[in-house]
Amino acid sequence: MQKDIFIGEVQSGHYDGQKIELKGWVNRSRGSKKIWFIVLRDSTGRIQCVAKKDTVGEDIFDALRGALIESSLIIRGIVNVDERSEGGHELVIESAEVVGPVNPESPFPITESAMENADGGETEFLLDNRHLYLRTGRMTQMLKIRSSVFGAIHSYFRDRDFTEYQAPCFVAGAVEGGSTLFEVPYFGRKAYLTQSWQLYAEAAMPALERLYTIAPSFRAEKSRTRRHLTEFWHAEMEIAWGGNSEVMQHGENLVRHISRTLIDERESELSNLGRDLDLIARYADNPYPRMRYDEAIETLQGMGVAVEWGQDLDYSKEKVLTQDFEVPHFLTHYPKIAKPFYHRPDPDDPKYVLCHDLLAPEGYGEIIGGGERTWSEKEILERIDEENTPREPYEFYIDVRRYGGVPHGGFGLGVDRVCSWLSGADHIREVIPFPRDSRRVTP
RNA sequence: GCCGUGUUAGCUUAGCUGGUGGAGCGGCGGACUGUUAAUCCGCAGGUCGCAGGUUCGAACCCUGCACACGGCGCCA
Repeated sequence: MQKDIFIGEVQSGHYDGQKIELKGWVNRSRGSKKIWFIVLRDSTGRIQCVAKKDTVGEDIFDALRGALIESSLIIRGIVNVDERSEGGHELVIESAEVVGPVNPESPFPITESAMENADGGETEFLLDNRHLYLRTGRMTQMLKIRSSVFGAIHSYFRDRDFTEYQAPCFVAGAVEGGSTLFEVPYFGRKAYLTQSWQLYAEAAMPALERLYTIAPSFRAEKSRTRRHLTEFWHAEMEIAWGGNSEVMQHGENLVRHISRTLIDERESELSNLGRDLDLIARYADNPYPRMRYDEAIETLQGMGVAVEWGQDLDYSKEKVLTQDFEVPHFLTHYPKIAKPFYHRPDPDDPKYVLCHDLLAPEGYGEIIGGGERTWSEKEILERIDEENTPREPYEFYIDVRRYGGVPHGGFGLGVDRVCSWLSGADHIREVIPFPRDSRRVTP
């Protein structure tokens, strides 16, 4: 079996007046004893199909009447241009067969009412039925947007001669705090699921010089927010001979490239989701301002927010800070005490590290964290000891610096967060097919 | 880990100060129609999250438990 014709092409007018065969699923149906309408859907759209009892005969007519929502069908007929039909085209059925019927005793459980409710968030029911929810219009659109975001990341890096490079998922040490590691049994020892590609990327940096990945990262955070998953997709890059500002420029260019790609490839999906395309164009066309941490603290203090120098900026403060931002903003030069050991202290003022976070507007928060790495053996040992981090799991990381260390840096971008922000989703779960959080690993 | 809200039919929900649980969608049957979230009539479908308690009487009040959702911290 083979499928040659897709509904989207029919609705574009490529088959007007022709006899064709469509394969798809019943989205909705209605009618009487003499005429029956089936709205057929496939991955590219929907089209109304009309069956008249006199034309198709009793057997086919009854079979179509019994095809409940989400039954799969093969339908043959003539394409008619008809304004009464959604999309301007319809198929006048000549023959049809039900391939995968749906049992009336267990009809498709996702109803209009359940879907309406999902517009404002995700119910337990829809999460439990995720395997079926995926085929609804909203999820299908989200998945297509997601695909374009992934494609845009690959094309950005590949067009600039970055090499895609893979790191292991089983690791021995933490990148961020150890409390958020997933521990897994490993032949009588303990291993952990990786939180980031970064440390292994730094090992390959002297070989490849410009490298990137898109891979899952795992963090055992019990976060219950619209921005967190325990398994999320992480786009990371690392460059040799690059400092904080070069890395930051790549981050800005990448996010702008993703925004532009969505406008080019997913205009209708974004519109259907109610997203304002002018907003996405603004994110694509304008530069992203940089602001030093100290400036941010002063701004916040000026707004009457209780915040002290040296604190990391939590989400509530990010939100206040970004509420008037029209485009993403970089925050740079955080205090050393607020960041992990691998961030390089600023030679001009070692109280600070050469780092940056990119904060998305509209309350979506941090989408990129990156910066320059501590690259000399002496400095990395000092920083590790300063933080009372054990050296053993990082031996390879330190060793890399003993052989021709060079200035380098990189960033990690939360791909799901970017999808969530650019699609205007209410929750990060909406943009990933099977979301994982602290309470859910099924379906 | 902390704070908040909730759990009523397959789904979405109404249910006032305690007095025999209603509706819409979906399903089934029928009527009608070039319908389009079709419409109209009818039928089936509920130990009101679980366990105790108060009461003549509990979906409703009390206690405990379970689960879910939202938010905070942490971060991408």
